[in-house]
Amino acid sequence: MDSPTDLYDDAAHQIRMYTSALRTPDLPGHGRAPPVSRTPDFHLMQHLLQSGGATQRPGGQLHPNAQPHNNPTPIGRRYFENKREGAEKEERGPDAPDEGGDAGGVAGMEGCLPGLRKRRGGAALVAEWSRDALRSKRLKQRGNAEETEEEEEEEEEGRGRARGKVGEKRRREREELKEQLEEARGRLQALQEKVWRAFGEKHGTPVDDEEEEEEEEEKKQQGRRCREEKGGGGADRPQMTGEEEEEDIVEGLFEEEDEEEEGLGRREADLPLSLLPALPFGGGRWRGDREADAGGKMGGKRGGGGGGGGAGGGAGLLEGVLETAGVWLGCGGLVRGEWLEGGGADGGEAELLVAAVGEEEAGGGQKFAQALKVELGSAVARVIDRVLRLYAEHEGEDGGRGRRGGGRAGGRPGSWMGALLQERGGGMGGEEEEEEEEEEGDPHERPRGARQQLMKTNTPGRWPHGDPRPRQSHDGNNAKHKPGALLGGGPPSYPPHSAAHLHPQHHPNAAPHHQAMQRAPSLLAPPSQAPPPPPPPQLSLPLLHYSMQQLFSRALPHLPPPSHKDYLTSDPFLDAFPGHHPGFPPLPLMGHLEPSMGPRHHPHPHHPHPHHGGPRGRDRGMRGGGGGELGGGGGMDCGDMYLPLGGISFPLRREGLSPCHLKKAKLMFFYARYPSSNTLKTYFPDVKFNRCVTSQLIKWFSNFREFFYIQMERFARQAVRDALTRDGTAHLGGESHLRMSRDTELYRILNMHYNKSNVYQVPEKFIEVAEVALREFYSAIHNGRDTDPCWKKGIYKIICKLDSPVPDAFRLPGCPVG
DNA sequence: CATGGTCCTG
DNA sequence: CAGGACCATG
Repeated sequence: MDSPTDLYDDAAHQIRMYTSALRTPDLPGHGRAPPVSRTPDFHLMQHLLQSGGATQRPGGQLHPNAQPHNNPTPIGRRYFENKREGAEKEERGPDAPDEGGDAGGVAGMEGCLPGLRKRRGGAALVAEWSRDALRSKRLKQRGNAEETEEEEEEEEEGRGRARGKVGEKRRREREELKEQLEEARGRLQALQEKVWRAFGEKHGTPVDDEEEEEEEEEKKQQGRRCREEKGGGGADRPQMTGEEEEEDIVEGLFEEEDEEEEGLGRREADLPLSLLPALPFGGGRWRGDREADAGGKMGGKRGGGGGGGGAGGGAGLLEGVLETAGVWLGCGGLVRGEWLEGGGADGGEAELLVAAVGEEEAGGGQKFAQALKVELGSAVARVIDRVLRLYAEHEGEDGGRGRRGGGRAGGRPGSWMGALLQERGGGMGGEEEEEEEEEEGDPHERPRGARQQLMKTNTPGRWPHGDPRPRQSHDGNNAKHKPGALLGGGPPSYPPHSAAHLHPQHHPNAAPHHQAMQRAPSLLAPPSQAPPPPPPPQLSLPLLHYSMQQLFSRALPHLPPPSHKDYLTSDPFLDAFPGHHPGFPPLPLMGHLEPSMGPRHHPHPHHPHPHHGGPRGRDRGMRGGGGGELGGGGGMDCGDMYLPLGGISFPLRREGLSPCHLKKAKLMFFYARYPSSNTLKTYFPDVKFNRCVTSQLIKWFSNFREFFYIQMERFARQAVRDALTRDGTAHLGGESHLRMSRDTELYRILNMHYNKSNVYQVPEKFIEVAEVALREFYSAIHNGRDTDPCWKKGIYKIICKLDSPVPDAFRLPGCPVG
């Protein structure tokens, strides 16, 4: 189904609810209301949100039953239910007009933002966001207020519109928002004062209005400096450094907890809600035909962008946004320096904000909104990054976390593995049973090309047309149909050890570098478990939630964790980061982390293609362009970049893939061998995709696969040889010796290739997949099927089905393992 | 035609 | 890995 619903996570839902609440109904000139999901701003939003990950599965993804299940607290549940409300609304389909109009939208918004008014004493992060919002608001008031309001009125009146009522409403809403923000600000002050009191005011004096005014002025000036000097600025701010402030935030968490016994749930539920009202999307100048005008402005301002305005709304807007990015990046030195330092994000983003505000006169509200997004997104990103660091730090400390690999790994593989193994030999051409672990109704989530290509051979090794040699014939160099040709008749010196290395039987402590799974899943074990329940849907700000929970669980270990029944059984992230807090079960995911949501995303129906139409949308020549920047950052990659979350803002996306992206892609390969390009895009939020970059990424995975299959074939051949020389009769049925435990040579090679630094815990599932591949190769070779020129197709098809979800941690910019 | 997959080569 | 040839598909 091609509903945009697929593309939304719940954050998108909420934001959209929010924006639609603030949005005036259709603009007069337009005669009729565009479908809510097709409004121009929708495309922008979509673009903004798409890469934030959290790509929403088709409507069915929101399983009403599954959700409360993950919400341990009443508030969490309320939050969730509110979100579901939005989701249901969304499910009416892409073209369902927003019948409720403003009324419905407002109701929805209020429903979605229960914490907005009631939140009391939110955690410091709330405060930070609130402050961000407040700062933003004030800037907006100062820099934008008259302009915006007047322009709006002008425009409205210019069209002889009787829309005063609507304008009134929006004003009222803005007023409300203002009040709420003021309230939040008050809380923030109180909170900060508490912190300062508690820690001897080590960081200076509380911020009060006047000081903040000054601060803003200063930032503004620094922003100008930044733009002028292209660097250096901002470091001299008398304020606390970002690092210190971050500490304060965490401390604030503690303190908060001491005074409030409300528990985690409250905050968990409140945080994202409090974030939402601060999001600038509802801002006012994004709507309808205004956007064309904005696009024109921005496009025009860009050199050579004269056609921008005419290029049409969406394109123009995006162009403007991107250009804004350019403006910000103009602060390159500072931005990079600050953000890369890891701690200076506050300064950096402030600068960004200021820089954008500086452009306000010329650029209009969009830039301002972008600045807000950067600021807010960066705040969130900092939190998340901190969480990731905590993981990294603790990874070395917590020696064994008894329960890794548990959970899902236990439940899932059985079904399809068993099916595959039974299928094997019988030509698994049988129809796509494949979606066992996929949700209903998304049959084409599979990487399109791979699937189709592989599916076209219904019986392995046979092409539909019956052409026995579809291509290799004229490939000339067709070493492939000769058995063993691939390996030159056999691994020269490779498998250093013989096939025995594939199954070193029992090694209690197999791999020293990680706590290997104790229970090696037997490939032959019958699927004793029913297919796992559909994974919880991916909902709003999943990473935010997750990070917050991680933070809380670490910061407040004395708190009793929510009841166990609310926990998911496993978490891919934890699989990867064994150092998770030992005393705690996996965190309640609030139904937001969809563990099985990974690589198969529904293709974006009308996904905003990276190369938005526009004068400079053309790709630079193949390669060179995308790859040209490889490493250009000079160590600026590797996860220390405080890029805002992809879904919240993208102005700082880089063009081209860095070595760190390569590393990340390799790690992703552990989960997904055949990710679709759309999927990939969601996992590289810090990358500005164009055709070139996309194909480069695709190419990477193709290379990964190639290496993978080569190794598999090589070891399988070795195993066949060994088996034949051993007793002359290789036992096909009992390939229990075809294992790839973590201490085998094969494992070592693969790990070396995809996980060179060995920082990442190779997911058990990958091992299982590798074993499947190994067995398939083995059996094919042993049975002489490898004489068929396309004998590998069938294996590819099998492997292609075994993709598992890439953990959400990979949706963050940067590499999960630094 | 664009996309994406494999295979081969460098 | 990247380039490129080639192929299949929508």
